[in-house]
Amino acid sequence: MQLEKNTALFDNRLLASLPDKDHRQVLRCCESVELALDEVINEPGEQIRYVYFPTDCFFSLVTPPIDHAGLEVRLVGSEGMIGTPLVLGIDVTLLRTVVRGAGPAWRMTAERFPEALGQSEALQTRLNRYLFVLTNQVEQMVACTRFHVLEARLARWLLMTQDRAHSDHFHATHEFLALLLGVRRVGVTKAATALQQRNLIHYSRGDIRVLDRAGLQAAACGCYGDSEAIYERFLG
Amino acid sequence: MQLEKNTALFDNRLLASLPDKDHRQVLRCCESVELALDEVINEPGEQIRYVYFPTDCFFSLVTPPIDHAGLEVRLVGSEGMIGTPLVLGIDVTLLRTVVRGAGPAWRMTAERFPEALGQSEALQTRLNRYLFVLTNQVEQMVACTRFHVLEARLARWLLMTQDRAHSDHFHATHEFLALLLGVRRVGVTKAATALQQRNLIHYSRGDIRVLDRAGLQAAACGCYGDSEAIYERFLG
DNA sequence: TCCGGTCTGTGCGCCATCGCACATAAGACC
DNA sequence: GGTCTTATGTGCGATGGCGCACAGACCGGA
Repeated sequence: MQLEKNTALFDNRLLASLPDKDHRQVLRCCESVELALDEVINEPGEQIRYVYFPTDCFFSLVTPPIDHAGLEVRLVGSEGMIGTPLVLGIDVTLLRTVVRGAGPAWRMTAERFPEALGQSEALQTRLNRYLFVLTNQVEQMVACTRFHVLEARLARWLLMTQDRAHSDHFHATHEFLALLLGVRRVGVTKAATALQQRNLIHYSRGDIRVLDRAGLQAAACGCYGDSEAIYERFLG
Repeated sequence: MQLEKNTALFDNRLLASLPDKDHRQVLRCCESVELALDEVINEPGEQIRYVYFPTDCFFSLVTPPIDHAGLEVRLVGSEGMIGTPLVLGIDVTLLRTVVRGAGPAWRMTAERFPEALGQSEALQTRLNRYLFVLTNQVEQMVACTRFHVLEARLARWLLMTQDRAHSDHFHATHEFLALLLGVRRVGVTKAATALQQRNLIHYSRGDIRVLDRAGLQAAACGCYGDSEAIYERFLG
C-alpha cells in the first residue's frame, strides 16, 4: 500500500526520537491520514480539531491578511507539528494552515491530545522544545523579511520546501509564491527568472525543480541554515 | 520609599490576576529589584539566570545581528515577563534583552522558577497563554515590518512604549530607534520630523514626549491595537 | 482545431528606503 | 566663553519593490 510505504519511509521527527514506549503510545492515539494539496486545515480564529504530525506532507502557515495581504510565517513538514497552540492548552489558532505538499500524516483529535501529552513526559519535553525553536525561527523571520532581498528569500524558500517535500520537485506558481512572500507576482517572476538563468532551478507553469542545490544555497540568505541550526541544536 | 510606592502603583499584569494564594506564593519566591536604563539582562546564547516580572520598567528584546543589523521583536513591560524560555523548560535565550525604561520589577532565580511553576497551576496556565500571545504578536510583526512604512511603524512603537512606560515621556535617540526598527538613522529623523510637525510628538536630544495620542494612533498602522487585542482576548 | 483560462514575461513611472557626505544645533566639560 | 561630543537635519543619486497594463505561452476541453 502506498500509504504504508510512505509512513514507513518518513517518520515524524518529533515523534521518532521518543522512547519506544512513548512513541508507540502516541501512535496508538493517532490515525493515519492522507492529505490533499491545497486542503485548508485551519482558518484564523477557528477552533483546532486535530493535531497533525506530518510524515511525508507539508504545510504553510500564513498570517491573516493585513491590509489585504498575508504572509507565510512557518513552513512545517515532518520535522514539526500542526496544532502547536494545544501544547499550551489553547484550542484556537490565529493562522491559516494549508497543505502545500500532499501526503501522509499522523492525526490525533484535539480532545485526545492533552491526555497523550499528560501520559508522556518525553513528548511534553520534546514539544516544549519545538515551541521554543519555532518562536525563535519566527523571530528570525522578522529580520529576514526586513533585510533580505526577494531573490535571496525565494532561494531560501525553495530550499526549505525541498527539504520538507523530500524531493527536488514540487508545485507552486509565481502567483502563489507572491502571496507567501508578501510581494507582487511580477517580483517573483523576476527573481525566479534570475535563478533559472543561472541554472539553479527549472520551472514551468507551477512545476518547480531544484537543479543545483549548492548554488541555491549560495543565492539564499544565511537565514537558511541558521534556522535549521537552531532546530538541530535543540531537537537534533 | 520610592520603590515600595512604585511596586504598589503598578503590579505585574501576569501575576495580578492570579488567585490570592498563588499570587502571594509567587511573590514569596521573588525579590524586588530596581533596574537601570540600558542595563543588559541577557545576551543571545547565554544562560538565563533570572526571570523578571516588570512592574514599572520595560525591556527591549532584539534579535542577534543578521548582516550587521538587529531588530526589536518584543517590547515587554508590566503586561509581560522576561525569561519566557524557562516556561518551556529551556534555560537559554537567543535574544538580547536590554532595559529601555528604568524602574522596579519582581525577580526570581532560574533555579527557583520551575518549582514556583509546579506549585501553581494558575501560574502555569497564565504563562502558557502569555507564550501563545507572544508568538502571535511576533508573527504579526513579520507582516507589520514587511508591509508598513516607517512612519507608521514609528508611531506604533511610540504608542507601545508609552503604554509600557506608563508615561507620555521617555527616552530614545533617533540612532537608537534606527537600530530597533532596522532602518537608517536618517530615516527615523525624517519620520519623527513628520510626526512632530503634525504636533503629535515633541522630541529633543532623545527626550520624547507624546502630545496627541489619538493623532498618533491615526498615524500608526493597525497593528497597534490588533496586538493589544490579542493580549486582551487571552489574558485580559 | 479552435477557444478560454492559467501561467509567465515585459515595460513604465513612482515611491520608500538606502548609502554616503556634510551641515547645524544643543548640551557638557574645562 | 571656547571646544568637544552627541544629536539632529539636509542633499543626492541609486535601488528594490510597487501598481498598472498588456503581451505571449502553454494547456485542457469543446
